[in-house]
Amino acid sequence: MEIDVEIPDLPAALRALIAQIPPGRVTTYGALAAALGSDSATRWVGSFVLDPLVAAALPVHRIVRAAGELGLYYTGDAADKCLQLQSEGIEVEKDRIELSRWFFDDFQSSQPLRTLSALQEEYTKRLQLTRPAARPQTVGGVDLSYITDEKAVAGYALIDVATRKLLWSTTLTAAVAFPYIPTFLSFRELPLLLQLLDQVRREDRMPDLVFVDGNGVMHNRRMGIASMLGIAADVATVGISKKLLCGHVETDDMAHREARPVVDGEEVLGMALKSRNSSKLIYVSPGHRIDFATALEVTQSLLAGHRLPEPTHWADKLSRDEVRRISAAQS
DNA sequence: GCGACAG
DNA sequence: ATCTTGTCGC
Repeated sequence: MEIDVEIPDLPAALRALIAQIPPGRVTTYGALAAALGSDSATRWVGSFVLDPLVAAALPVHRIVRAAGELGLYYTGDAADKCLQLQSEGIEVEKDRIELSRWFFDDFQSSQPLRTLSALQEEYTKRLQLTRPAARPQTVGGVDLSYITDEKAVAGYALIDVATRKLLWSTTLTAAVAFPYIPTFLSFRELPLLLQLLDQVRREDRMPDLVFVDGNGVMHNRRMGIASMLGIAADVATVGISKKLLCGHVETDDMAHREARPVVDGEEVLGMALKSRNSSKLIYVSPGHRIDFATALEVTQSLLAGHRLPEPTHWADKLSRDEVRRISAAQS
């Protein structure tokens, strides 16, 4: 049960790009993201170059904001960044740079994120959004909690639909190499989730349906982590998210347990659900091997006083508790 | 100032 | 997701 995708080493790709910025020139966070293949990586670029270990080895002072402002620097003082730039002959006036004079964006890059978004669109052809032959009797919830930015615990909770009770659970701890970039979540969390489901399958505890923390088809390219996991592991999945990633929904005066469609133009992407009184909405979308109506109905049937349905609630708790245990044991 | 993005 | 004090509300 392997994902037939080579996940690129994105930190290495970004390092290679930063190393290309010539002395006496500057680029922007957004230009680097574009060279990686997606504008949505801009904020990750910003946080990456704030890491002192990265900054020590690369000319991160040559990266500024799109408006020409210097932006943040790893030393905590933009004046250091200013001095570095001036020592290379770049003129800085009132903490600003005339970008047109010094701008560099002639990067040599394979644009790895562009390849990944093309892959997401390609996977769309494999999606099955049809009604399952039988009502699911068991639903598994999966979720990740992070020990560090590069190490996480995956939790699995098997729930009985009829009673909403926990039948079985397990956790798995492993390294995470890919960063969080909006709309590319699956490449960060899928490897660990696939490992987790391998473990579940070996223990003969696979459910009829898996609830994934994140979106299914409610995704910019209709290929969120729940859909990706469904295809990669060949299981039925539903995406359950706590924030809206894309689309629009009318949220006025929603009643307890009411659901409304999340739409993008004429297209329905999923449902917003008021799962609990005086609580923020949750967002439900089919992942794979299920239709919109069944995804919503099963989610509603698994609500039990928490904002999230029981499988997701338990998976979240299990992985979180395990992180606390590990962190406590280390100190 | 507005828009602004799952985990 | 995670960092984190006090605070508001059921």
